[in-house]
Amino acid sequence: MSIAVRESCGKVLFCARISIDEHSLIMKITISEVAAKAGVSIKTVSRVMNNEAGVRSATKEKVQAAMAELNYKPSKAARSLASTQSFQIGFIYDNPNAYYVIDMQNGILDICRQQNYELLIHPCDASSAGIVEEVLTLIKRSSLDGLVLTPPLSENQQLIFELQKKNVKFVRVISGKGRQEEADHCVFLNDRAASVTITEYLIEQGHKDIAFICGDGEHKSSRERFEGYQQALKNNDVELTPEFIIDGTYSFESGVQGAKQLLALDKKPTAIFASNDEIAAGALFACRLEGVDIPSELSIVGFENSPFSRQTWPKLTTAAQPTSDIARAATSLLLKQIRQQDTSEILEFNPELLIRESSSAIG
Amino acid sequence: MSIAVRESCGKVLFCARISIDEHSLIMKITISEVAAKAGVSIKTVSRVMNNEAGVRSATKEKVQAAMAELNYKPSKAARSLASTQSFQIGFIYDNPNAYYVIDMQNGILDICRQQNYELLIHPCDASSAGIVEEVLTLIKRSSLDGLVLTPPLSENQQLIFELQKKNVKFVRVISGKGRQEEADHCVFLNDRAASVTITEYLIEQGHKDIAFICGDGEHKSSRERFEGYQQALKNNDVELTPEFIIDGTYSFESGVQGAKQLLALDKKPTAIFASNDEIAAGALFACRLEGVDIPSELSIVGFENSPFSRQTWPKLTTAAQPTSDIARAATSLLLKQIRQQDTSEILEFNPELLIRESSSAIG
DNA sequence: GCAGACAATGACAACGCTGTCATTGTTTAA
DNA sequence: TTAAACAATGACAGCGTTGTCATTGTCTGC
Repeated sequence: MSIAVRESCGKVLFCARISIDEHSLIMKITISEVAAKAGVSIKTVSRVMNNEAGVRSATKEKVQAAMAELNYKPSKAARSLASTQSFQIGFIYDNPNAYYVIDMQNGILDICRQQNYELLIHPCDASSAGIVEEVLTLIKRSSLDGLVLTPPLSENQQLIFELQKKNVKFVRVISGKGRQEEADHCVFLNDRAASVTITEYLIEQGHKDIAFICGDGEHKSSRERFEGYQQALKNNDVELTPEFIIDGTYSFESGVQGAKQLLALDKKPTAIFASNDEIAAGALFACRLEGVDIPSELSIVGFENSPFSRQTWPKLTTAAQPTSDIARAATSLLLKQIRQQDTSEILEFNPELLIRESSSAIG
Repeated sequence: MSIAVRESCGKVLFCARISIDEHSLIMKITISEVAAKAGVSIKTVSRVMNNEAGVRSATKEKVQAAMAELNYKPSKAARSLASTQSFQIGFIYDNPNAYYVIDMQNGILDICRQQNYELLIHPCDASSAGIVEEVLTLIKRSSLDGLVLTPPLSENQQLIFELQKKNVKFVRVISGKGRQEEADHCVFLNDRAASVTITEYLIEQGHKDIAFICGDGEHKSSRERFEGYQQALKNNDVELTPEFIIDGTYSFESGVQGAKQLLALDKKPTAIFASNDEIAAGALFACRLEGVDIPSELSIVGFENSPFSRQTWPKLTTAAQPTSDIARAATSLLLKQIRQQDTSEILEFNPELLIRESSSAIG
């Protein structure tokens, strides 16, 4: 997280440091001053600003030079009053993981700043009955130009349906493999592939008795991760033991319970693959209570690379999602869509395996 | 954290559920329609909206009724274009603790929504050389009406000086005891008092050899917490042992190092007071490495009540700050100031002691 | 060289509100 | 009862852009 913030700051600072002459720092420059300087009408400046067609390139350059020289910044208020756009997008989320939210937010802010958009933050309760209405009202009230949606909101079919019906622009960050027909609206997280990688890593370390603690069943990521696990076992001819599959939620408590259940089995697993780091931390906790040494007696791996995965003992082996990059990609995609630009490229992100101390070769 | 989010959501939902007739949900209501309905001029509606003096109360009520009936929401763009305000405040922060940031943000958003203001989020690097210029540029660029500042930014004297010079409204969240002359601009966190409470709790448990691991020296909170510790020792005639005071930063790593240093002493402490939960978690980690049992051999207490303080083993005794409430109070204060309302009340918050499993009576 | 077609540019109203100042209504004091 | 003083309200321009449509400039093909 800390790194992401600094990164984002770096950019801002950089902007702030570009030499700005005193005049433009104090005065508010309007479009007509730019027009005067460039020797054109304000409408032409407006055209250049909005990248409209039908401006001679020589004129365009003159205007851009004038803009740069005066350090002109268009007034958002005037723009949105005069046009149908608000130059504001929304980030609606329901996620208890503050680090995830902050990383997303920083990534989104990055792109918004670059492209002179504003961000409206709206935490909500995705499981509430009125959630669809809530979001629609929000869009109207604040006249948002678009929406960034993360799980579980991005998986709410009714919401997606209503948004499309009302012709609201949005991007969804979702678990799954890229599909061409969704390319305009989605950024894909290939949790499944990462899950295969993690499981195969454990198999390579000699583990055959690998348990799996599931996350929330409603979350698609949870299903994807489970399927990746299954697939890896199959690919490597390792038999799946039904008792090793534990239901759960994405919580510490769930990890504690799941691990206890597994440790009570006659035939115990030699490794536990937890659907996220919180579960893994819970499992670690349970093992400590029961006096099971990690990783010599049992390997535990997580998923997500939460900051606290480095603060457990031992440090968790896990998979890292490039959250800020995902946010940046999603936001860029959304803004392209708002501007009606072409967006047929499929954006897919693969989490990366981070091997730390909670896992080892089977002894 | 989770609770705070839900709380905030609860409110939003409540708003969204107020029955809204179809018409006003689809159409954009303007001030002139309200004026027509109330039988007054648009200027009078504007006066009511802005709570200006000189409107007969009967008229005011008529207008308010019309507003409510039409579910009128003023256009922010038009308002800020016509007036000198932007109806937007900024939250500028540099804090690696995502949970703290999210809690603050949620509290600020709460009040902003209530009072129809917008929030601009700006993460930054407080230690950068150009930070003051960066903030000033930001204010101008986005024409912000005010600023919410948290440590360490709220402690940057040069920044405060420049803001006052340029007559920018702001509130600071700072560690310390309420002082009347700063009442207009500050919300105080009485870290010192909380620190006294924690230390006295340890003393009551029979501890006399209490070590202290400091946080970042530049942070006022760190000094306040240390002073509270010293004061409690003094109040209770417990002698301060210089070797028990360890320099540090607000980090896990710092806790690991600090605890190692303490455990290497000939005369070891029986309790460690860590300046925050991260340090405490690090200390816990180090003790485990060295085979020291917590709390039977050594008590460890933290500060801040981070979510992971409940996920360590054993769970950390700590002090909880009501972060969202602080944010709400700060934002309300800021908005009052922006509206030139009277604000002479001193706002002071006392963290609360949470006794969990990492501390016990001396055995 | 010139009508016709099209590309580039500009004039001007409009967006929804607030600030200023003029107008109307109401009270006060003699 | 009436002028003066003041409270309440309204008319209208203007905030900095964009949309519409008119105008000007430039290039075809004959």
